[in-house]
Amino acid sequence: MGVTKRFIFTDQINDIATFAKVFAHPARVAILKYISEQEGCICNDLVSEIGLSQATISQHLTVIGDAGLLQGRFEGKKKCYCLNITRFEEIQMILNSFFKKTTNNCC
Amino acid sequence: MGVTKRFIFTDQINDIATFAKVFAHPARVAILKYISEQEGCICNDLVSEIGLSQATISQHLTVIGDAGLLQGRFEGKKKCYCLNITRFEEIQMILNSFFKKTTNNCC
DNA sequence: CTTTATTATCGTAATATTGCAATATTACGA
DNA sequence: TCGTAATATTGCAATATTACGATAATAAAG
Repeated sequence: MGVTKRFIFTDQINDIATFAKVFAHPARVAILKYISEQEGCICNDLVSEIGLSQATISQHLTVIGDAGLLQGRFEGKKKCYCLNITRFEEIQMILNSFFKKTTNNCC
Repeated sequence: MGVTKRFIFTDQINDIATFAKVFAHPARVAILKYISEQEGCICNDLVSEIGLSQATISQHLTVIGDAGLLQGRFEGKKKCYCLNITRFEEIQMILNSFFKKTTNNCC
């Protein structure tokens, strides 16, 4: 086994799980936090800042990017990564609407 | 490898990742949603409702419970699970405060 | 006491994730 | 062109997660 049976669940539920997975690793949370805190843009700084290998950081950036949360563009050799704030707020809204609908009805 | 290097990150960041991991599987999202929607309490209903084996559902319940999100008590043979709404709102606040602090500063 | 219903736990197989070294790839500067 | 810097990709090795059958534990019913 080991395969998540996504086909069992509704799109809405699967989406929430997919978005949550982006935040489910501390490196990715740290990356998002760092990107958001910097005045200018970042790139390889994340490697020295966070302390994981360049390959690993790049991999995490891909995961975050696949969720639509990043905008990256090359400026010469360096790539400037920054937050896609529209997408970020969209995801935040979806998660929050789930939170709001979830209440305590028993016990 | 395969081990998340938690010791690299701050407690705050690790906490966010840990909480997010609870929501990072559709079965757990579905369980929380279902528990919240039911008038009374549930138990083995989740198995027939969601369509995963009893062992699997029980495992997911443990994960959700370990995050402090469930209150469960036996009523005879049946165990009534329900949401620990205080804890739920606490986690919601922690996640939201991260979201709020995250903004777009470049590009 | 025996059976049945309900939930938890154990063991295991399959798959996913994490992390890194090595290796591309791409762009700039000398 | 050549070397260097920055990032991406590939190919593992180690560990984690997911799922389920089998089994244990517990309590009610008969």
